[in-house]
Amino acid sequence: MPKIVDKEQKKMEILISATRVFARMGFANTKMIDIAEEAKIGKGTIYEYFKNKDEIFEYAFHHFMQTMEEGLGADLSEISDPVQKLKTLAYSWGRILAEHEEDIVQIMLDFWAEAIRQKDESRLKIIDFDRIYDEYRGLVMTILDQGIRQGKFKPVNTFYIASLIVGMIDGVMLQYILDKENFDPQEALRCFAEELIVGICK
Amino acid sequence: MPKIVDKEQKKMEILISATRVFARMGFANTKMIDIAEEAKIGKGTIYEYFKNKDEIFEYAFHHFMQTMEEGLGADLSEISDPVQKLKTLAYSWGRILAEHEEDIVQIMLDFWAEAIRQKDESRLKIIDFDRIYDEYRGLVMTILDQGIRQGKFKPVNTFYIASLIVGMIDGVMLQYILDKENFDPQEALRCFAEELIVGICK
Amino acid sequence: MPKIVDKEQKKMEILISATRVFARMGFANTKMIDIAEEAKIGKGTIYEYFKNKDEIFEYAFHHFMQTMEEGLGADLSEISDPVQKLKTLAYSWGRILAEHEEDIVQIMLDFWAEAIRQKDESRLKIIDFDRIYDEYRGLVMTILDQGIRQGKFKPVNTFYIASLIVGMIDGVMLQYILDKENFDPQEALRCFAEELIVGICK
Amino acid sequence: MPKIVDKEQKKMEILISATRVFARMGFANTKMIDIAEEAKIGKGTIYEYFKNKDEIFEYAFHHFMQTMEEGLGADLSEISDPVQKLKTLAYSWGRILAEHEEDIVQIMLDFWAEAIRQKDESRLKIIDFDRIYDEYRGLVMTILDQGIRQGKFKPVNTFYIASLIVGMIDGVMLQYILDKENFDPQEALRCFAEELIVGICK
DNA sequence: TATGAATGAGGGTTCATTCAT
DNA sequence: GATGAATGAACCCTCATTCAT
Repeated sequence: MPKIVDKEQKKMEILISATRVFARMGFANTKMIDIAEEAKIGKGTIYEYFKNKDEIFEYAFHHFMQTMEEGLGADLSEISDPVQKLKTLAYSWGRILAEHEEDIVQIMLDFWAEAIRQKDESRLKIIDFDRIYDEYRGLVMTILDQGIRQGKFKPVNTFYIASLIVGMIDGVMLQYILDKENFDPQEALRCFAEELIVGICK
Repeated sequence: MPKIVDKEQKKMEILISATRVFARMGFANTKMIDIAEEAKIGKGTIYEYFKNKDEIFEYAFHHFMQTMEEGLGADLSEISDPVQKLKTLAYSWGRILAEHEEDIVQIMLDFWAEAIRQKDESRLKIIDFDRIYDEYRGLVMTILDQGIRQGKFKPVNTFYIASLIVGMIDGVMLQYILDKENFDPQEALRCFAEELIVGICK
Repeated sequence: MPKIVDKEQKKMEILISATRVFARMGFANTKMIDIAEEAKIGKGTIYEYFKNKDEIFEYAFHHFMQTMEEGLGADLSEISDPVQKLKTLAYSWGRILAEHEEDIVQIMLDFWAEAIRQKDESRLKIIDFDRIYDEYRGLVMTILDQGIRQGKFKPVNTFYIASLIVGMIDGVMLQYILDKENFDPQEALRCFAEELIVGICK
Repeated sequence: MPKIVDKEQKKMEILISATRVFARMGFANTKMIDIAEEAKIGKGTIYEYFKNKDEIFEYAFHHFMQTMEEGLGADLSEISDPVQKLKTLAYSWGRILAEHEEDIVQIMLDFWAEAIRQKDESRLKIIDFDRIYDEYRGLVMTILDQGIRQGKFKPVNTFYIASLIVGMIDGVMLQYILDKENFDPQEALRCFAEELIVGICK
């Protein structure tokens, strides 16, 4: 009988290792041998679990997205007040950022960069950011629309206010990634929830 | 010394060509031959003007930053009212985004991605985003502080509100890059200027 | 000793499977996993019966040759008339070609190709075509010499006429392999027996 | 100004070197570095002239075929008598075999082997032996038909007699390749021309 | 005995860089 | 100065073989 291995678990282990290396070096600069060494396996073993380097990237992206969405969904599902929901969105995102190993967060940029590259190429669209952004903006828009109907928000252009909010969250992530020492994303997002939503003008 | 002028001009031509290609393919996927073809010169000629591929990237980055800063600085220098200044910041950024060939805008992500990569490596820090973000946040903070002193803004945490505003601008850029058809960055930034600054809550 | 019989039988099963795959893909393109799957066993199991891939090839060749020789020998042993013997040689070969699963026939080319490769290398001569051709030509020469002595053939150069006949049979195989739809090797060899041979008879 | 090189000539030089190595080691066993060393160039230089290894093989094949056809065509074009034409075909082939560096001849088997492999695969059919055999058989058939009409040949089945003749030539090549020391292909083909042909003549 | 997970040497290919012209 | 032919280090991926179970 051959060695019995939980292939799914090992695949996930490799994925985690790969994600760490992608985060450290960037996808394009990551060599298969780096991933292998990080996962403490042989170079060839990776190919027992993934078709090629691109597939690892694909899986890494989907795994990352799923983690984010699960985290957000759980936090938001139990709240009904739109204002509170908007605040919670910000707090949750901050919490996820803080909790998750920094590695996973850093990889986000490579996803962005890769998504852009794929826009003009004929390559399979692994990363469909059009859809993802639509989804996220839609989530925020729903909250805003609901709040407007309930008379809790002003009758703003919800699409673009939503895009500003989503953009702000991304922008905060960027600054956190690039300047970890001096930047606390949770505090930034708290400021958004407590100060910006109500307006900074007197 | 007309020779030197010519040299500088040709160097700039190559830089522009390279930037276009970086924007189209991403830095890692750009080959020297691509740049040479875009610039309609021989492959070897590039090395008469740049030490290597990395140096082209470095120059491209600095050129990009300079262009942005010049554009912003000119717009802001003549305004004294803090509220107006903040609005102008948003409008200016939107205008720059709209004016500059999309190519130059797309390259931003590669700068971000590269900046991250350089954080953990011993490579020379070509792209010092710590400083850049500090500068931009500082710019916004100054406006906010001034506004607070003049009683026009609430006494918010200016560092983090500034980071939120800077982040929002970056985030809007991202969405524009990734979904050009359905997303108008100028309209988004107008919403920021007219609706978010005063607060969306009634 | 039933154990040994079982081992031998399984080895033969693997050999047959391997031969089928060699025929389908060519030796160089055949992977051990292909053989394992064809034989419906595990990849590692092959190594319980064969030292390595080369050894499988070696056995496949010898098994193939033995099959051919046995088929020919049986057909020829009972005939005494040289003319009839020559005709039978052709008919038998045609029959063997037709009977044996095409797979086994196709592999012949790989044997040839491999034999050539081994000529200049220091590798062990698994496939000694010098000897094999000598044997086959010898077989035909014996028939021709006998026929000449009996006055049934013209006094031709038996060595080269034999080589022509052996070559013709090989050449017919080639055409059959490469163009199965439009080429009937049995008909071709019948033509040899009935039409071409009469030319060398007095 | 860059180094001026006759690209066509250099491509041919590489082709010749590659052909020599293919002949020595077989296509599958030939490494790009082997070709490079044989041609006394760097490994990467090969890719300036050929897309990949397969393309070298393709060119090698076509070059070989062209050489053969040119040689044959020139010899046959001036002869009108069918019997003489058939004899000349044999003599010419023998001469070409003898003249051409053995390397080029040896590669033939790899072409055959590769042609077979390509039959069942979806790979582009570089080597269309169906057509090639049809052409060669057609050439011989034309001669035979003409001879029959002129009353110089018996009314044989020209398709299969042609295939026997073509096969014989191939078979002679094989024996020559595999047993150069003891086998003279020109003598064998002379025997065909002087002794075997008379059998099909009235 | 049978297995298939693991391995790493090896090969095809790419591409930044050099340098002779 | 300008060029592009030449180069080889480097990288992705394959697959024969091993070995723990």
